[in-house]
Amino acid sequence: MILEKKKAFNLFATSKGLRSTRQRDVILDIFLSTHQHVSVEELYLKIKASNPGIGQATVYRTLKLLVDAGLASEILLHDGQTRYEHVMAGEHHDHLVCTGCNSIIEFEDETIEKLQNEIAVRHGFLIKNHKMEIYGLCAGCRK
Amino acid sequence: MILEKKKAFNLFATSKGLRSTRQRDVILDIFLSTHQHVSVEELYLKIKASNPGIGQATVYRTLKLLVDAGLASEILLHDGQTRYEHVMAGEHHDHLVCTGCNSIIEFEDETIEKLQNEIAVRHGFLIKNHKMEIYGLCAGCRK
DNA sequence: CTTGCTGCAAACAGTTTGCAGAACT
DNA sequence: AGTTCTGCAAACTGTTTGCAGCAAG
Repeated sequence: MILEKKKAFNLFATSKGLRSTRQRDVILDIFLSTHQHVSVEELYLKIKASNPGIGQATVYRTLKLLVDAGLASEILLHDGQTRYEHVMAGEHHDHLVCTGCNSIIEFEDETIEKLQNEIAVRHGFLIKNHKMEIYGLCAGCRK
Repeated sequence: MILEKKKAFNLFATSKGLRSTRQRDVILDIFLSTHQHVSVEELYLKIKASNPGIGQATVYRTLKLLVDAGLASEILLHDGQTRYEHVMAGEHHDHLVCTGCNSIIEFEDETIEKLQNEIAVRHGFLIKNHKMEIYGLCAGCRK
């Protein structure tokens, strides 16, 4: 599955006339190895640990490429940092965000997806994607 | 209804020992007179037009107060600016965001709310609030 | 009078950009 | 060789903060 994504990226790169560079390989690799919802900062530190020479700018630039390639997408939580999550083909995961410990629980609910589609149809709207975040306290933080 | 909100803010202010100032009145007034989803910039310009002396910092600070008072809430779209929307008591409105023309359609769906609660319960999660945004093309932009 | 609030400008944090050199094709 | 990509640092943008003066209680 990681391999598939690398292939997907190479296809995308070739189709766009982009070059394949060591940096992009490394960044994609490490991005794919992270948990969901990495911030650029987190990712950059992780990358620097094993590959010192790589600059933040390249990380930013490459993440945008990954978004264009459909392998990542931005999520904006309320902590002032842009985070990137993995895009699984055809899968929507939504988030329970704990404001106590900042942990993120993912969930999926088919019925909600269906309702979203109905709403979209009712408004003549063509859905591309969606974000749903529920804020509150997780079991651990409710005490 | 605007009056109710002003009262609500005064109550909040008193209960917190905050002072009532001309600036806060003006900012609340103008915020209440705007459409949903104002960015700070937009609001600030509108305020400056009728009340030159007021500084951005005060607008920022006051908006945070409005959030604390439960009269406004932040929304993060993908345009790099924090926007504030009106909070109607007990009402959750979610958004269909058109990536073509940037218009925002609001909707409410009780069944989705219910499902969210079920999901929260299933994870031992205590909901404080939630945000749902569906991105895509509105009827006009689909052509 | 006391304390909180304001405006200003400077400080900040995250992100973007210009450019000279390095590296892919 | 010709271009694209990279790293660096400087530039930007949106937001926050320190502080001296102002104003509400």
